Amino acid sequence: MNKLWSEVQNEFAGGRNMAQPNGAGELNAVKLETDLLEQWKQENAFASSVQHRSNGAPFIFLEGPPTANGKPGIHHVVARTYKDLVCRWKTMEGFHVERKGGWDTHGLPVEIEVQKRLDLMSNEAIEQFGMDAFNQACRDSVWTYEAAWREMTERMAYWVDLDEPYVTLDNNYVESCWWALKQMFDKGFLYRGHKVLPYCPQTGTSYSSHEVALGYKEVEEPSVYVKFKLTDEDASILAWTTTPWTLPGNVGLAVGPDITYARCRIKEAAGEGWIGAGGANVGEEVILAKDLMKEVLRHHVDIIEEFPGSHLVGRSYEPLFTDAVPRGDSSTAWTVLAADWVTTTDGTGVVHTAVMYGEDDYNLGMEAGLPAYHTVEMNGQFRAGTHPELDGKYVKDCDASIISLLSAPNGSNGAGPESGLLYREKNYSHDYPHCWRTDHPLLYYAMDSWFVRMTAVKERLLEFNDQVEWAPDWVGEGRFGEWLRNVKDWAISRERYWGTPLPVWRSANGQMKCVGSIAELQAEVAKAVAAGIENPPCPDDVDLHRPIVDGFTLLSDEGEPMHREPFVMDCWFDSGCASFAQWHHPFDGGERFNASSPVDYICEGVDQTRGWFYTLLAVSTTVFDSMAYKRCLSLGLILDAEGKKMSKSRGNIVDPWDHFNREGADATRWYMVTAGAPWNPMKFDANGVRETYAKMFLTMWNVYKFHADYAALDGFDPETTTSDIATRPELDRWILSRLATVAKNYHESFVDWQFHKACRDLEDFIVNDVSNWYVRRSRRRLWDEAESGDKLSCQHTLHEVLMTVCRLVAPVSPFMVDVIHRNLTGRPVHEANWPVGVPGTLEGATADSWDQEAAKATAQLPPQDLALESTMELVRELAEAGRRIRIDAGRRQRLPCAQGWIVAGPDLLPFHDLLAEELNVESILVETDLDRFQRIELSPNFRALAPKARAQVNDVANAIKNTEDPEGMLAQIQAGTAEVLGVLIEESDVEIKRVERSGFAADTVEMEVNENTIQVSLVLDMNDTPALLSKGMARDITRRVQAKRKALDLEIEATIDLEIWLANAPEMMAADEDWVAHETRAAGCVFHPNDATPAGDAESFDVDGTTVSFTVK
RNA sequence: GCGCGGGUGGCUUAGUCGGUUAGAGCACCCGGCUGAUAACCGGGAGGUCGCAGGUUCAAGUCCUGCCUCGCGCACCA
Repeated sequence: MNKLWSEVQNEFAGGRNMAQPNGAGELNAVKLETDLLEQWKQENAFASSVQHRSNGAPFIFLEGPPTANGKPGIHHVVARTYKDLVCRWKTMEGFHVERKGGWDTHGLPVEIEVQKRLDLMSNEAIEQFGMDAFNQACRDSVWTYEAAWREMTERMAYWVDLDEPYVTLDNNYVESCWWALKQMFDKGFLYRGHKVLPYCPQTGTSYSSHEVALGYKEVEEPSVYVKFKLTDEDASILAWTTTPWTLPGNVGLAVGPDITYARCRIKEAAGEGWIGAGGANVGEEVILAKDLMKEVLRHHVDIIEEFPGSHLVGRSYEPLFTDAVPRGDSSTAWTVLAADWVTTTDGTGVVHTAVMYGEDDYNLGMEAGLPAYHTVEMNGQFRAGTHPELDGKYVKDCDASIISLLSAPNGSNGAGPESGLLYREKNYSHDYPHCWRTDHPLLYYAMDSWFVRMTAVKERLLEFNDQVEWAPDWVGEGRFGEWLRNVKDWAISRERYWGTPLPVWRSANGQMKCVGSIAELQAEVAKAVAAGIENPPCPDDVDLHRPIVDGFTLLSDEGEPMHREPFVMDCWFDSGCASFAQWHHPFDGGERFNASSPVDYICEGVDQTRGWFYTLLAVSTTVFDSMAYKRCLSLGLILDAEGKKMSKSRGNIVDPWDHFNREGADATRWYMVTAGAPWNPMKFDANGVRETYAKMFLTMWNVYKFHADYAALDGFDPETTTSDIATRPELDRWILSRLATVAKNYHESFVDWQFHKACRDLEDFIVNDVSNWYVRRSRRRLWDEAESGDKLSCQHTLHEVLMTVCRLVAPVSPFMVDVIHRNLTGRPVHEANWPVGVPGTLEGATADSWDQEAAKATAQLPPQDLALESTMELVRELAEAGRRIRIDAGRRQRLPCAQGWIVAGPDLLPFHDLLAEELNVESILVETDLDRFQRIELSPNFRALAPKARAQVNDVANAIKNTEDPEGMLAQIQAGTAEVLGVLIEESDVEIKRVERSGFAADTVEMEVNENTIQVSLVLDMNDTPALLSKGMARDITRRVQAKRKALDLEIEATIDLEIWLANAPEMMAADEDWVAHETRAAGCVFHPNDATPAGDAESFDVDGTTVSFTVK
């Protein structure tokens, strides 16, 4: 070697030709990454990479805004990896990919957080504290973890602009939301309604269906069968409910008019098996659906009468709680009503109806003219006057009281039958919606609310959804499509404080005005002031939040004062506006949004299907009548190593820094991408990250180090030297062909969203093909100190392979490959061109300037030679076969064989030297007389045989397989005279396999060549000669001495003095002794003959009965 | 309850049109190789392919039912 190792190390700092690689040091992945981050920061690498493509066609990415009031976890890293990798990939392809960051800052999660901190657990408490101060606290709280998010984002190398992000609380952002709402208002999509909605008394607000979907939990609760006593007859109608708290509100019973009901008389007292409260006396009569008698009744009864439900309609019954609901002017209260939605799947076939606490109940009540009266207050407590034992109590705590009231001897109304009004209680388990923030059960509750008429645009939603490229496709067709087909009007108002205020003002007589901008607000305020209505000032920068906006009183066209509807918006509405509100559209002039709509790519967790994926589409459909995004990657859930969902409450959230600080972000990202398809749930296994680091990144680094160290030693410069690929050795042409094949497949997998497959294959290529074969086989080529064409070939090849690999890896794991790429080429990898693609075929490539850009961005891959690839595969299999043969024969690896025979197969002449070395044989011979080492086996081809042999196929197959004389049978087959069990066997019915004859040290490998399977055998000569024994001994001695050198931590160049004693050894040839000296860099090397006594400090080892002792000095 | 996606050695996973020996990696054991790395190579042990039926000459693969996990929908009295 022409330079000492230490000299190379010292060269790192010195200036030199940009393209001439430096040597590589030991790998410290974490330091490599953090140093590079610093360098990126200084170079402004992200902005530069975007700017670099400013002439390219735009590829529009939209960031789904996270909330920064929670700590980021590993699942956020996953989503950000997939966002980042697509953006980086598209950038390398030549697209101009801007990435604006965003923050979601409004809404319930923020409020709850602040409420907990300030101990303001009710709306009253908040108002007492002051809405102003409360909202300020929210505004501050939003940024609690912003630094943590920023650090995580930077450390994982998610390139997104966090310096000018969109923020949903910004006035500009809110103003755009107002504008959007006004578009809906003007189109008649926005309306005020009174509906039964899932309502949380703790947070004091109702929820939209997508929020409710977040909180279903299975609960077991008491359900009750209640007797409703008819007024004109001594009989009761049985009804069932799972929500006893709604019973005081009962004002009607619904029956199916066509359902058959039965009137039954209790025949005898209930048996011992009766559990729980309630009951009935002998002789008492109850009415219920005939089909449900078995399920419901626990007494023996006589059926007295059967009739359809219509016969019951109009009958009146006694209220359960006499004073709970005032009758008002209702004539239908406490009567039986007909409803076609009543079923007999459970319950009694009679539905207890409490107008205000069920959607069907409410609609029926409105239709039938039942009194619409709340027995429950907004805080979830029974209203005063409901019942002395219930008034002022939280309804969910009253199940037991209500049950005992009903089952009391006189019933809850004090007038019931002796046995009470309760027939039976039964625990019932079902999924029930709970508040996604506080975990309390939601109450279905009739209230005023604002809605977006999504049902009016259902068809458009479905049409737009059809045009979205979903990954995986079944999310779009299935889950999301199903959601859209069942679309409900979007309840967008919240009885809350911290959010985008609903910009609608309303007068006492119901006239309404929707304000769509600050300017409009100012104009309206001015108008009101002019009419004498007092108003606070409304400057250009008026804060578009509560309570400021609540302060404005506007003027209706009729001259009445209008007050703002006291709601804020569902915070999902905010993020649904992101595609335009991020640009302050349309107040910015509209260009930015028009140029970036619809969005090319979004990516979030699958849990956003009902969330962001939906609200984006909902808003763009109602506001623009257009689709929102063209491609949507929906990511699977992240589970912990046990397969449990990661959640704060479970405490099983993985901290990304555990891995950033150990294996680095490269390995973390690569692991996440290779762990499975992006849309499948991922079990995050810390061990897997480590494995990825050890396999993928250490290997890649060592390949690079191998190249860079010698390139630096030799002053290799890829730009000033050339090496025609056509003239390079097979090994080089092989790895380059593999590179081309792998790169093309990689790209195709990317296009198909199969990132996991792409990366698994690439990793396999780097580890197996590049490191374990190409580099291993090339090591000696670079040891050669003299300049040579062969060495140059190898260096160019390594250079090309590494450069392309860097570019392929870069979008997924951007650190190490940037360091490598820079050292190899002087250029950052993130401004390099994607190595795969065809000019002009990239989507968006319409403008001329773009075509040129695309063409430039399309690098050339080396030529593919598939025949060479398959030949090399065979060579590698033969090398492995050789090792197997030796182990079977008990011949140690370092003892050479005189010769090896290759039997059959393609010409491997160019690889004979390589094989001789791998197999440790003196020479490789090609055996053309196949029968010398091989015999034939026949195996049945079921596909061909089955149609002919039918049921006998197994017998025929066995006969073929087990024939005593396969050669003879083959001859018959070929002659057309082979018949087994009456079936004529043709050549296509069998597969002819050649395997090694027994009695040889041999093995046979199989492989596919041009759709045919061929068998190639390898035979090794196991005979020993004195020359072979001597050579083998020299090899073993050398290996031991080298190990000793390594143990002594000697410099590679250092020379040693070597003494060797042999006992019971073969005679050593002088040439072999010289070889030992040369290989071990022994200046002095003494071989003591057999039986000399070794020095006292000599180490010894045994090999095949020989004892070798040696000293290294 | 309905729908979607899973269930393959201890763990992670591949498995094409159904074709007879279910393939890798990690971990484990034995051996080899190495101035090549946490590497590499060979071998071994480890599998009722969730269960039960069915179709078929042949089922991990197709059909039916069930169990189980995850997700979603509907949950309403």
